[in-house]
Amino acid sequence: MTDKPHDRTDESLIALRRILRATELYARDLAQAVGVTPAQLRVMQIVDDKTSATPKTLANQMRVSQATITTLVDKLVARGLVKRVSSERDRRQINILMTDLGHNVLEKAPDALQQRYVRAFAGLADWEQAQLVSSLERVADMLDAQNIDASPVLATGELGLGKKL
Amino acid sequence: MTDKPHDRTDESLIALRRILRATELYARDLAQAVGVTPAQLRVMQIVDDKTSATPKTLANQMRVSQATITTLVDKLVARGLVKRVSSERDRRQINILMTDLGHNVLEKAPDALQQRYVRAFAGLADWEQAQLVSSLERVADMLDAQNIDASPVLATGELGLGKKL
DNA sequence: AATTTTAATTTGTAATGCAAATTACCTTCT
DNA sequence: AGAAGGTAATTTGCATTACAAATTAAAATT
Repeated sequence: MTDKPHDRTDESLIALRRILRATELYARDLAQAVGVTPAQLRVMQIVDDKTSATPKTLANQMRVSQATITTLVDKLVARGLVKRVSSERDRRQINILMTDLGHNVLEKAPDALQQRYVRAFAGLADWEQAQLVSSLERVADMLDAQNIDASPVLATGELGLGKKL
Repeated sequence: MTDKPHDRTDESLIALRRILRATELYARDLAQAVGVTPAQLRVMQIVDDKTSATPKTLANQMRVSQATITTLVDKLVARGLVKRVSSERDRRQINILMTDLGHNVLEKAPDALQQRYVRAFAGLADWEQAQLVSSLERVADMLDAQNIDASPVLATGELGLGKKL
């Protein structure tokens, strides 16, 4: 690799930055559409995806402290979107579940991020899709290779993937 | 996951999430290594990159409000890392400049993300690099085409990559 | 000169996050 | 069994990041 001022490394970093920023903006729009904050939405998405989750689990998946989860869940509970249910097997644990209201609210969320992305993605030729996936995965591997501590799930919240495509 | 064949859209979204998460974590580590917060580091990087920047410019580039920039700059000024200099041409404007101390501190920053990424990138074959760049740019186009100009002030800024490109 | 616009700041508020202490409940070890 | 230690969640106190709205000061426009 030469050290030319504008080599491919730079280009790829620029593209990455654009992707990240756009993704952040979408996440924010999406959360706003649902009427919660982005972090709260992540909690809801994970809980919904697994039908139940403990604060501990959420903290691990979102990579924040349990204390942070407590406050996020507090907000959601106060708004009736999720509920806390003590575990029977281990009374130290609390299961967080969606309420009906929470479900409705989440259902109505238009999945803005995915909609837009998915639509564009679907418009690509098969080989382009394949190439894209492989490139993205390669980048992801490159970036988080050293960092994975048992990365249980995706931090920003695995937005109901595999649902309505 | 379920009955649905793990379709490529899902895979690509998952990879995007991994990239986003890894990048966030790196930005955090990097900022900590420098001894400032991530947002403060972003300000320093932009200022350093352009040798000078106004709060307005910074707000636009980081996509946060000017008020937010004010507080970030306040912190940096308080620590002697940057300084404010009134513009001669337009006295409403304030130019933010690096101090010598700020420069030193930033120089020592190992820009961990870039280092790691660049190293991996450099190890790829030429055709792989080309493919990667083209795929990333395609994704970036897909994601930010509709968004960027439409919403000038929406949300939290990008992540703190941002050395000289 | 008067009005409007622009740049930055101030003020007040909210969300997100952590560390440390606390409470309540398992586990383990003797 | 009972003491000691560990784990899950919460509470408390604090920092950071962020915005909206009001404010100050300095152009730019009319």
